[in-house]
Amino acid sequence: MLELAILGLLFEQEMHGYEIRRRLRDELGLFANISFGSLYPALSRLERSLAVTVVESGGSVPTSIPATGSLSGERAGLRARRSGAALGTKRSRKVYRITEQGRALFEQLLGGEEPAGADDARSFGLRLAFARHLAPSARLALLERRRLQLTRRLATDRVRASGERLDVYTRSLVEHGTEATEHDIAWLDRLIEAERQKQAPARSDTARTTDLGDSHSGDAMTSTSTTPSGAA
Amino acid sequence: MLELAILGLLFEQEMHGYEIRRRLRDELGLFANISFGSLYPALSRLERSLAVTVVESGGSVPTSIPATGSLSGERAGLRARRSGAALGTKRSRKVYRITEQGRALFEQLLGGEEPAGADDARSFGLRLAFARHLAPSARLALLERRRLQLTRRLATDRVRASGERLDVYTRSLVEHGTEATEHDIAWLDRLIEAERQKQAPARSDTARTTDLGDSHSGDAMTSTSTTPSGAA
DNA sequence: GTCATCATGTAAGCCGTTACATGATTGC
DNA sequence: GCAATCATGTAACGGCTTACATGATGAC
Repeated sequence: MLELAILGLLFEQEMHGYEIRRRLRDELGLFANISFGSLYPALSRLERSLAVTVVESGGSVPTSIPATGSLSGERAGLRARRSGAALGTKRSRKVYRITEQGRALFEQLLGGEEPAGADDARSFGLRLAFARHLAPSARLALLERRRLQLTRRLATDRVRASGERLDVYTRSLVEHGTEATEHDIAWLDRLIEAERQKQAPARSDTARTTDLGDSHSGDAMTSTSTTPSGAA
Repeated sequence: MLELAILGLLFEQEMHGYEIRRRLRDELGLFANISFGSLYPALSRLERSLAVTVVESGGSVPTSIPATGSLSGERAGLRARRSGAALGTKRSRKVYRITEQGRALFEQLLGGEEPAGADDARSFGLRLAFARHLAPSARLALLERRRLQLTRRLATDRVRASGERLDVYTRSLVEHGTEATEHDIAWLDRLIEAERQKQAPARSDTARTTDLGDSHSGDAMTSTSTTPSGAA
């Protein structure tokens, strides 16, 4: 999961660990405050597996990056001001760049099945945040996989709500959870509809153009998903 | 977290590990499919710390428990049918019973602060499911702590939604997450209102009657909560 | 020169998972 | 007898956390 997030950020632009953390917090929202004790080992693993390389370690002026990137907005200005007048001050930082293998891994992770143990909502949210890098058909598959997941949850939740005699609080919890899931499904339906309309005018058969990540598309039934129904 | 759930179930009735798992799955919904590799060690820990004791190990007819409990409904009937005509068949099962210390621990866990690393939604859901065992004031504190948590999240989410230039999918994700949080807050407000109305006619000062779990009530501001904004 | 922030890393621990091992009971 | 289910447990691992250690840079 973390590795997917890291690769997703590096997919667009090279950066160092400390900034990856900041972007994860400020932009993605998921991984609210990923700890360094988790981030740096993850980067080391990715480096060892040749998914990323270190392009700049000790100092030297950044080759073509203006301040710290294009996505930071005002924050980039802040940093530029902080580092005085010059644009590339020598630092003890390791700037990472994604490799070809890294891109392949990214698209494989993004399009593949959700790893069993993970928090479903988080996992899906992360994937959706990078869904623009997916082929249209894989994107649709992602949305529909999630939809199926939620409808299954709805079914079991309704059984729970009707069958057992629950106290006020548990009942309220289950009912609110059910509503939230229904709301989620409605949202997904809107996204799915939008996707279909985007694809419809383009061509008639299933899109299989440039991108990867289109493995697994019919096996959405086989997922063993350990779906918790955490509400609120 | 798991220990809280276990103690919560044992609080009401003694049972063995395998059934704890079933109840966790079928009734609570949280901990959808807790694994035995997690459950049994947890029971061992609780036993070592004297929070629970084993009351029945090898066989013998259960002292006063009809089939498997009062909360199981039709499932109890199923089990009774399965075990033939007799009511207490000898099995290799360990029936656990909560101790005085266990009850104290339960109420302490239930009323205390959320442990930092945990999934907030899950943690809150679990606590709410056992909220009937809390003193009214502690219950209110739980709800308001959660509310504060969510309003903080709303604030950061709104900043994210307005500031950065996000792609369609991420934007939709953030917006939907914001809506979901607002929905959650509205729900909490209803619960809080209901609590207030239940307490108002009863007495005027802060209820401090029989139950425990009313420590921590003013320090809701100090929580460092690592709140993720997982949507959908 | 000292403090805040930036920046990287290691170690220990918590909480959960899957996979494996074992055995009792019951239905057929 | 054999398979399914009930029932308990261990081992290895995954992914994340906090706490700790270290050092460079820039603001004041």
